Amino acid sequence: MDKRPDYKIIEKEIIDFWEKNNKEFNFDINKENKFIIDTPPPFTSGEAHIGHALEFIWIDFLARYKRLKGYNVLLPLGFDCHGLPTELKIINKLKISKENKKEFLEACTDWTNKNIDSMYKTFIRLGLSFDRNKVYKTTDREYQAFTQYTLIKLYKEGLLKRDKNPIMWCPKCQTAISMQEAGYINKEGELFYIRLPLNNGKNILIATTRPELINSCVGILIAKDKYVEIEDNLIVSKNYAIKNNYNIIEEYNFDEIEKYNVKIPLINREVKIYSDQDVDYNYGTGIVWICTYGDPEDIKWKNRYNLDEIVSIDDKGNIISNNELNGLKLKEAREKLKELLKDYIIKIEKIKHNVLSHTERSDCLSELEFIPKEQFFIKMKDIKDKILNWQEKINFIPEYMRNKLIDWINNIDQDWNISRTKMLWGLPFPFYEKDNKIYAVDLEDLPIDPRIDKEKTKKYDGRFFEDETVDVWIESSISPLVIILYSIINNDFDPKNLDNYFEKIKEYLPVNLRQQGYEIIRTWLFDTLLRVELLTNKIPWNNALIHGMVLDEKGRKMSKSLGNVVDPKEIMDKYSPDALRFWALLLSPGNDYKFSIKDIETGQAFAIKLWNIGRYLEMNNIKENKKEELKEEDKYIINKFLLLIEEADRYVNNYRYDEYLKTVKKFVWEDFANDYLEKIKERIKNNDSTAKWVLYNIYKGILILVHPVMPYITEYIYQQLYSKSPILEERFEKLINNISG
RNA sequence: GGGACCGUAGUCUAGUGGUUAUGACGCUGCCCUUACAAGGCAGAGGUCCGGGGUUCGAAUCCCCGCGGUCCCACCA
Repeated sequence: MDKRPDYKIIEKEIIDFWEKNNKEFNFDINKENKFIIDTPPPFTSGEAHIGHALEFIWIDFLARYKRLKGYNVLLPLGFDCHGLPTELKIINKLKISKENKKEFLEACTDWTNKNIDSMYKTFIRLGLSFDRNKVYKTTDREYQAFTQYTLIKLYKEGLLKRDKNPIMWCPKCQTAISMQEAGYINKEGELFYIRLPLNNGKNILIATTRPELINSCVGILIAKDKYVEIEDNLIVSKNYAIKNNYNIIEEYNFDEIEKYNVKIPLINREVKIYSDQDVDYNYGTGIVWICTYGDPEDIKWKNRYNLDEIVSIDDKGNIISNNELNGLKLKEAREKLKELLKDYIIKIEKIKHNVLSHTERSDCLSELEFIPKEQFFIKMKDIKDKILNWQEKINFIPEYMRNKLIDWINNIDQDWNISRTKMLWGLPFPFYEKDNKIYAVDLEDLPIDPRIDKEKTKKYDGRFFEDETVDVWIESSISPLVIILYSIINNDFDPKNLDNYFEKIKEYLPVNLRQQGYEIIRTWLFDTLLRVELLTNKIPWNNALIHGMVLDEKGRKMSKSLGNVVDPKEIMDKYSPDALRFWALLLSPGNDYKFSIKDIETGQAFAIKLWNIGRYLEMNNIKENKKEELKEEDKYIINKFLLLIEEADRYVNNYRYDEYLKTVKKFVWEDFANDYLEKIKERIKNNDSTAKWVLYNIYKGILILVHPVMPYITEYIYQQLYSKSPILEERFEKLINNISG
């Protein structure tokens, strides 16, 4: 051993070693003592970023530790391949258009595989001990077939349906999205007060932020309350008149107004007035118009009063109408209306309001529209109570993260729209339509891509849904099932056996652990719980371990635009994978985590400390030796070490890897190196075999304890001093027996 | 509007009812002692955000503030 560890050499040698000696990484589903971890499949962007590094180092720590405890661990690595970002790269960077579907999909596949290669290399460098034989891609033949199989299963059980509904539509991405992907953004807006003539010569005053939807106006709603006439024959809520100091000319009860019709200017349509308990009397003028569709309320009211459906927004978010607004963008239409309706607009108020947007994709954030379309849905709206019961069976770490899920479940108000239109780089539906009915394809034809597999589709003589692919969360949200599938099939997959595979998978549920970030509780965690329960009537996992986000040193989110992104590869180049792991494992569950170069440096120093103790053993040629009479100092350190192992185990069981690491480090550095080792130097010089025995065995134990944190240096030193077999073949049980025996 | 989390030494951070409040970095002094100066030894540094309450005892539990982060919510 040289004076300093050379990580360039160690990393390379140990990676080679693990590629040849990874028996301990492999999971055997037929063996007992299973510990199965459901890991997040990273999206194949090409970058394994610091967040991936953090979460996988965490998972790997646990996997290695559990193996040393004698568990048969499944640590899978998967890749989530489909999605819009890849399409955009292909279109914008490679300049390949979507016209030729086959060519486009091939380009997507190439791009994705290239990205996986580079990400895979980073994951290897991090020292991850995933099962090399069970790496999955959501685009694998087996994965696609299984995903389609689960959809067919849901369809046959009546849990998946095709419906025409107003759906959330992202005009920018030109696709439908699910409520899991939508959220509200607070924005500046304009509230238009528009005068609408009644057929009695008076006018009612409505307030709206969406005047451009005028062509879709199909009704007027008022609250069941008092309304008054103010100047210029305007009728508003009494509340509004008082608040704005208008002179009240006459007062009406709501039912006196309800009997009139309203003439919508510009389009000359007469619509009716309805009084409704859900109208907010205190907002605006207490009068609202219904346009199909400006927001979810409109959908409710349209259905309640059986109103017409007049769509005036196309897929690109442009206006459809038979007047001069036709073809305009929404904003242009809004501006133009200021001119066209100038005799009707009483005032325009600047307001801050929440706008429904495509929040799941931070590079989109486009405002959403409601457009009626025929799509596939998974039913979830009516089973909220069930879902709430399901989540109770899962243990959350930390417990308060459960609130995010409960909060979300309570808010479900629509079924899960799983169709994505205009998305080519996705999994197609295994269904076809014939005589207005939906049928599933035969299992033996899975996976099926009706856009390409014309041979397969021929026999069905029906219309496939070639313009739709499934929501990407549909693919990733069966990961707990798929990781077991891959363990069962052993590279020998036959779609005809899907029913058998499925029945077998169920036996292994729930798996031990899901680990993921809190930002995808409402998507990945929720979706997985829903899918797996609907399919199997079992919860997917017993434990959900939730971690926070990685922030920069100042506590800001990392983003390309801020230029504060830390690349794990650079850290590993400059320091070591072990040092990066040291930093990652100082995080406590649930909390956001600042990147800290100081902690990386401390980690590196600790690795060097371990190394130098190893050198001391090597220089003094410390071998197994014979234990004779233990001295006080020997007994003390042995006892302390045995207690440390117990304490460390408690920390792991509570997912407190930070405490584990701090406690172990303190023992190594202070108790063992600074105290014990200094004390026994004389004895070592005098060839005291008991001291050598203690030194030899405790240091070996230290290497084992530190190994889940710093696998490289511990594996390397272990080979130099102890054995050429992988250190993961060691067991805590054996170690304890040896030292205390 | 509702909710969650957080506020501990110069900085970051653990602790969630019980002796001198954890650890890291930084800081001060001494030491190049053949495993290690990316080290060793010794040390300084805290009104645990503020106020009130519960308790024999509060950083920890409760209430009220102040400050921060995040999530959710249909108000046109």
